[in-house]
Amino acid sequence: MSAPLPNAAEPGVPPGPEISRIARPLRLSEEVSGELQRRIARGDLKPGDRLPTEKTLGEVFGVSRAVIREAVARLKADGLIETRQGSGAFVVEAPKTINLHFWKGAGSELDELRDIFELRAMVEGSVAELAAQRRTRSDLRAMASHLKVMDEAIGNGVDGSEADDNFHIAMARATNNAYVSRLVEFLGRHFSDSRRLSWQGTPSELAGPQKSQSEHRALFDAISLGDAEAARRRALDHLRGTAERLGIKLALDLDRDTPTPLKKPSARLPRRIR
Amino acid sequence: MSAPLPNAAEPGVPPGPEISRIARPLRLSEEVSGELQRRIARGDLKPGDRLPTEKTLGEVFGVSRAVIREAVARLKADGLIETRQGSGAFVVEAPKTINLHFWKGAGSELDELRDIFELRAMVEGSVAELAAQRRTRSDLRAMASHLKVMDEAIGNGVDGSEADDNFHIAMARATNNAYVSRLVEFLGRHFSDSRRLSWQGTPSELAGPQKSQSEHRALFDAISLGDAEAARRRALDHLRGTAERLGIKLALDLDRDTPTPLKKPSARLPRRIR
DNA sequence: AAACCGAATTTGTCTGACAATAGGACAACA
DNA sequence: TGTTGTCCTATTGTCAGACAAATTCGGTTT
Repeated sequence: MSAPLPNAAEPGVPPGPEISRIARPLRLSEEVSGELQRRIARGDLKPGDRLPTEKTLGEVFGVSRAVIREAVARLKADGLIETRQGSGAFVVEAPKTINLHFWKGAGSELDELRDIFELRAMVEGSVAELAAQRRTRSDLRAMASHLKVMDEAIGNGVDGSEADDNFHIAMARATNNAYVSRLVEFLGRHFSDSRRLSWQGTPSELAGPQKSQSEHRALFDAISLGDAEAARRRALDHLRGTAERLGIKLALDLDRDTPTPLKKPSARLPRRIR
Repeated sequence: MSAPLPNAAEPGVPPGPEISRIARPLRLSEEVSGELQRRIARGDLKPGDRLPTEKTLGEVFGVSRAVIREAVARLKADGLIETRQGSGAFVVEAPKTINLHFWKGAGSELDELRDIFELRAMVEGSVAELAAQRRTRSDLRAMASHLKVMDEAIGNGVDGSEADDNFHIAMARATNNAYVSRLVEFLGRHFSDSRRLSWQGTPSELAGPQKSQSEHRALFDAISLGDAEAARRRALDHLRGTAERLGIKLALDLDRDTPTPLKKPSARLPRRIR
């Protein structure tokens, strides 16, 4: 341990309180916004309720109004409250924003990754389907260029994970749905590490990326042709391959769309409640 | 149109300046944060870059430092930048949060609703599938109770839209995936208005909710039995019905999973690029 | 009862100042 | 030479006080 402390500028760090990695004291505004958020979550402040005035809050917390305003700004950005000049600040009835934090949760990082991959698996097929229906020429151009970068990366044995990510984002953009696009962007970012891993190794070891790339190309062709159904199938193929390469076991049935109709595995035991 | 504005509680709405839906002048800090966000999105400010100092920004935009600080607080909350005391504010390399804002965008409210419904359609089937696999007894209890509330609402001809929403949220929770759960919660909230509409009318006119309710029950049964495939089908049935009742035309092919295998509509014209 | 007026309240913005931190320049020292 | 300690400056964090703009509410007038 003991990498150079990012904090240790002054020599007088007295009896070093066993530096816990990065234990900077929270900003005042962060403490305040955290406290308010907790009170809202706990139901202490219910939707529609008015918050105390900034002046009052300042006195209660023992900080200046500037700190309160910054905390309130944070909660506003999170969509938890809204303010009306001359009237006050109110807990919003139904938040108009969603804020997904990565690794802010309690679970392990691996669990988070699994959850995120699961969410991605949910949308990826439909994204491809919509992309096939709505892609513009410039969308196709973008996807093709990322594809090309990946080709070159494979040839040179360098990292093409970024282009990989970009390819999927470009596909999402082709859906012409801003929410989908933003979501996929977010999801993709958190695979960059895993992706980078699979892109490492000598060119001869790049079997993974090569397989992945052929899946990409099939997917691109389907989208390019505007064949929505094929695009969905190709996307699910790719997803299945990716999960395999990453060693993630998916609960979702990605084979549903392949020609295996009427599977109907009879009645499952209804006892499988964990 | 012209339902009573949710805002019109006060009688003294003066000579109503032809209220343009919601054209309040943006707060200064909102304009500033919007401009900065645009510059980041446009790549004018790249990840890792340092923003101009608050003082400079204040001079450039012609506002006080307080406004700048509020704008920066907003971007911090959105995860786009981070600040270091004594050093400056920096565009973050890979945001660990996503922030989906409803109706903060440019498009019309109807377009936004369509986009959101589309996203919901993407996940709903998979959500049901996962829920069927992972539901606990308490999950089932919750879903059943919301179902019951809706039954009573139909019987009494009152609004059951909230229970409707809660049912879907409870199902999402059963996936045991926090991201999915949060996302569905967000998506569901923005149908409350549309839902409320379909719940209005005399009991005899509640054909919509009644049909919806029977779909709910089928969905619940499948999840309760743990039949993932059936749950998915039921969810898609319900989704199709909802889209119909709402008058939304979906581009996604929700019929894919019903027993109509090998549809393969031959080659589509690849010219359908808008 | 309805419409108008005005004071009080509350958030939005401005100004100026100081504290805390970061980073570089520079001299002192081994 | 290379390292260390110190100072200075730039920048964000916090404080305090003031005014502007919007809302709310009571009272007054019509």
